[in-house]
Amino acid sequence: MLTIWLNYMVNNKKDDTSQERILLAAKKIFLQKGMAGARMQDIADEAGINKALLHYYFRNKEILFDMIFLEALKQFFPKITDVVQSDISLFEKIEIFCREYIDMMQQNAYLPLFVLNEVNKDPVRFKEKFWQNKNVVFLKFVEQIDTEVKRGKIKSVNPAHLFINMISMCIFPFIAKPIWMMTTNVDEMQFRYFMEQRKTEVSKFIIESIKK
Amino acid sequence: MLTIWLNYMVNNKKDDTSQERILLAAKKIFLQKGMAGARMQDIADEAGINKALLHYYFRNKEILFDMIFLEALKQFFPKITDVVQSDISLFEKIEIFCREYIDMMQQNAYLPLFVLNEVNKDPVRFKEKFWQNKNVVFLKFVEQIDTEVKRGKIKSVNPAHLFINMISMCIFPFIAKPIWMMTTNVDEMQFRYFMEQRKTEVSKFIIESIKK
DNA sequence: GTCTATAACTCGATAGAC
DNA sequence: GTCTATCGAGTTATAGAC
Repeated sequence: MLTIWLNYMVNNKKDDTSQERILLAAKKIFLQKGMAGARMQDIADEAGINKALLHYYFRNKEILFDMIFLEALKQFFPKITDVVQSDISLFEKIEIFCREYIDMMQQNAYLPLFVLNEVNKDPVRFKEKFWQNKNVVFLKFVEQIDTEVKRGKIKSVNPAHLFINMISMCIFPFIAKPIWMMTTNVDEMQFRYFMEQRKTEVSKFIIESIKK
Repeated sequence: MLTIWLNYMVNNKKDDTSQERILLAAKKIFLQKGMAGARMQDIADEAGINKALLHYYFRNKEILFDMIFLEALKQFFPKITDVVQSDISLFEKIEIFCREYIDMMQQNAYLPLFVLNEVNKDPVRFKEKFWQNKNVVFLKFVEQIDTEVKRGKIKSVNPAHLFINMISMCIFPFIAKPIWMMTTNVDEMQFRYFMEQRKTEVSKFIIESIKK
């Protein structure tokens, strides 16, 4: 009787079908070990099933990987079109972008390194298989900065450098997380707090540099 | 006769012994594919020899990898003690650091992603095997910033954030190189020029933000 | 859908001739 | 020192029972 009730409670949760459990497990393993380092056995173990069932749902490793990678890409290139195209000031846009982007990555600290690493390992495959118009957001933002410079609202800066400065300061600390933690002798909690601070520190730093 | 002369010219170059060719090949392959993704066959092919000879010089993959990784670490954590400890102004130190660090990475654009990725995959192994006092430079620099703040030479900034901002802006563009090139539609030459600009742009950006 | 067993294959590593 | 041939561990993927 207890078993039935437990089954009911557990199985009705959306992500407790085998399929969903596999995807969750695959995400965890792939993000940690990458395509080459992850083994199907690891994923099966993590999902609490066996390899055969894994292949039943996803014919091979590549298909499963591509699924996870595509999902990771969507998170890595967020839809910030709303923010960029709204008519709030450039400073506010920078503030919102840094805050929201760091916040998203905090949910998934491994994500940036995972994506950038896999792209690096095989840029051609990436370009052919996954790249489509990811540069739109970038162009809009750069355009925006250019306009503000011409209006004389901010100092004359090179938009491309400003843009990558912003991205760098938001993302890099996650990529360097383990080394940074060793270097500064901090634990998970303290790192989390450090990144919490950066949600405002980064935009303050940028605005201080470009304001007139 | 010609053959003898050619052999003489070629073999006398330090890096044309099999050993040196292997190390060069291993560096190229490991930096691109990482420990898990690289195969001994790839390295042998790249060096123009066969697997057996590879194992003759380096008993196993791990030994070869560690050799390359240690060399990469030395480049990634440069000895900037001289710069930091000299008695030039903080602004000049920042200028020199950014210029020299970007310059070093330009020689080896794959290096940062390689190091950070391998550390991430197995932080414990890294800490036990390779980590020794890499944090000294960091502490010196932070100390320095703190002093300048107290002297009232620069705005009151958090040294840790300032430090990682600087590192981020120097290193990240190399890590994101393939994606950045696709996004902005530039080729190798143009990327090189972009990074050339950054040798001065980054420090200017920082100083603009912290100067009083 | 889920399992056990195993085929098929990749890759690091070694044996042994030259 | 350098090569060919091959072994053996580890992994992906499939066959087939339930």
